[in-house]
Amino acid sequence: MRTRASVTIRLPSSVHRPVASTTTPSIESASARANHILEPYHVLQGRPMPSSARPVRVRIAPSPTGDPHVGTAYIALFNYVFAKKQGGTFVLRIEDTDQSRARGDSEQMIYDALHWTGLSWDEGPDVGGPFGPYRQSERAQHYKDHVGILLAKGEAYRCFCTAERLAKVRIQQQAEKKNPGYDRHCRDADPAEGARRASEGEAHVVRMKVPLSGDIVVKDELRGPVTISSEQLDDQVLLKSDGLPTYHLANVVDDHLMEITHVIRAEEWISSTPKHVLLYQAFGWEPPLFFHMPLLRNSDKSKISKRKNPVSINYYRDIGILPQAMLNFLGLMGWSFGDDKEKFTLAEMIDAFAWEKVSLGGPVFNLEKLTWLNEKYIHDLDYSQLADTVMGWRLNKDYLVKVLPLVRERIKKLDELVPAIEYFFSGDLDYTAVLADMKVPDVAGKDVGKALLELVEKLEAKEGFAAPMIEEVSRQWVEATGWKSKNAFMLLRLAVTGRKASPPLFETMSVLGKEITRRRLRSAAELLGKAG
RNA sequence: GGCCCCAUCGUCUAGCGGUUAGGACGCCGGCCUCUCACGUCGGUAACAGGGGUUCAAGUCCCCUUGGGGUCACCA
Repeated sequence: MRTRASVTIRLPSSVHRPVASTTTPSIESASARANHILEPYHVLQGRPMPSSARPVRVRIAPSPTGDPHVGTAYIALFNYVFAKKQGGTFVLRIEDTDQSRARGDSEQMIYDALHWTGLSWDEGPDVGGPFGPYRQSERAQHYKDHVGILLAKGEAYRCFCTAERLAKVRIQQQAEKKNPGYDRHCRDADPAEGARRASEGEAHVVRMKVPLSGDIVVKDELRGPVTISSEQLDDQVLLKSDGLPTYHLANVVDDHLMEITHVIRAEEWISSTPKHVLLYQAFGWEPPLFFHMPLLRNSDKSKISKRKNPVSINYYRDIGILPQAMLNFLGLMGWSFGDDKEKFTLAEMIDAFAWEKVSLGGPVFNLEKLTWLNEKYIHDLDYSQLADTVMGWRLNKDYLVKVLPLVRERIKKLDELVPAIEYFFSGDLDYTAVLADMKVPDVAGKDVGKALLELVEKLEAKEGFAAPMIEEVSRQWVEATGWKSKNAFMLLRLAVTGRKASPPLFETMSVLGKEITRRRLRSAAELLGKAG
């Protein structure tokens, strides 16, 4: 069982699923042996200690580039549950190596959103731990050192190709209908020469030297072996010209250094896993076990996306989904409890968890079923608990203090308050009464809808959701549309409040929050698009 | 398009060679009831197609079809 098999053992897939169970580490490490390259790269030299002795460590590695994603919570749940089941450790690592896409408010939102779901992590940037730092931007030296190792071993090389040259190559390849990919122009250049140019400060990247031929076999614990020809891979960039690593390098180096034993991530990563396996090979490290969960889907089965589905965890929080319901629902996606049980707690899920119960078809994220589950959880609460829950949500002083400045001048008696602020507590609005007014003179509804969507995109690109920012973006948008601002802002007012009269628009949007506002704008856009 | 993954009701799923193919959401209807909702009872609805293997296939194999993912100095 400890033999370093140099031939891939192909088992019928039916035998793989049992192997993938919440098995003992020794069996798992046996299946890890299947992760290797065939001729001529099958020589598995000097693997470190067998993983049977290694305690289970898993991680979630979100990138702080936007709003906290429901897919992050989904994958976090499975990592968490597996870790708890195994008595292992759950690590949160922030993958912020893309300085151009980084968003300042995003990291904190990830913490907040994950905490809201009820999931917690044992190690992470905010809580520390023995394998820190847990923020990749603070680990640059690790990556540089490891790239140095690869360079020295001849497993990587410096590439001085310009973006322009790369673009030209790409166009050429398209014209010849060849697979796009780096043409390996710098691959066989003299390394010493490369080192010299680099030391003179010449901009360059470091690329992985992918074997020119042979198959790479990746063992996915949920599917069995996946074979990919190395001809499908190009010489992936490992270190960008800004000195920071790409995902591929960073994730391999960090998973190794952080002693991650099981990589549980989304299916979209399957096709780049061969690169990762190659990197483990190049370093002489034992790879972790890979589990690729199916992707959450829109109702049209495409990968879940914000254009077609609310995708921010904060949206679900703001419309009053209970965190227990959210977790329970995510647990129903691609996994089943057994015994027809659909409502279960986190603790019950941990207890019942097994990889065999994962189904591989991509589950459609169905808001109706989530809502049904949520109803069940609400009904479970006694009145005191429900009161607390509702107050913890939006029926509280903090929120009221934000709403009141917008309505105080508009009420004469207290009994007018609740009717006046109803839409500050609603999710979706009913536009039937105002639909006739939701239009811009001489502009087709379809085009009005499109313009609205453009505004949503512009708002999404910004950090935070403060009124001045909204006003600035909205005014620029109005100008771009060429519409009369009177018409444009009435349109927004109707979309956001469902009423022709409301407090100042931008403040209202800000108080409502980004998620509810975005949703209403999108709903209105869709409605107008349909109306033609 | 190349490569890879996937495939049971509209949706989430159970099924791991022999089942009247089960449950749940949604939808429809009955009951409960001052209304509505809840609850409850019932109904609607699926093995993508074609070849094999087998006494026997939703279950195993192959092909087709369909869907998805991926092909960046993004993760």
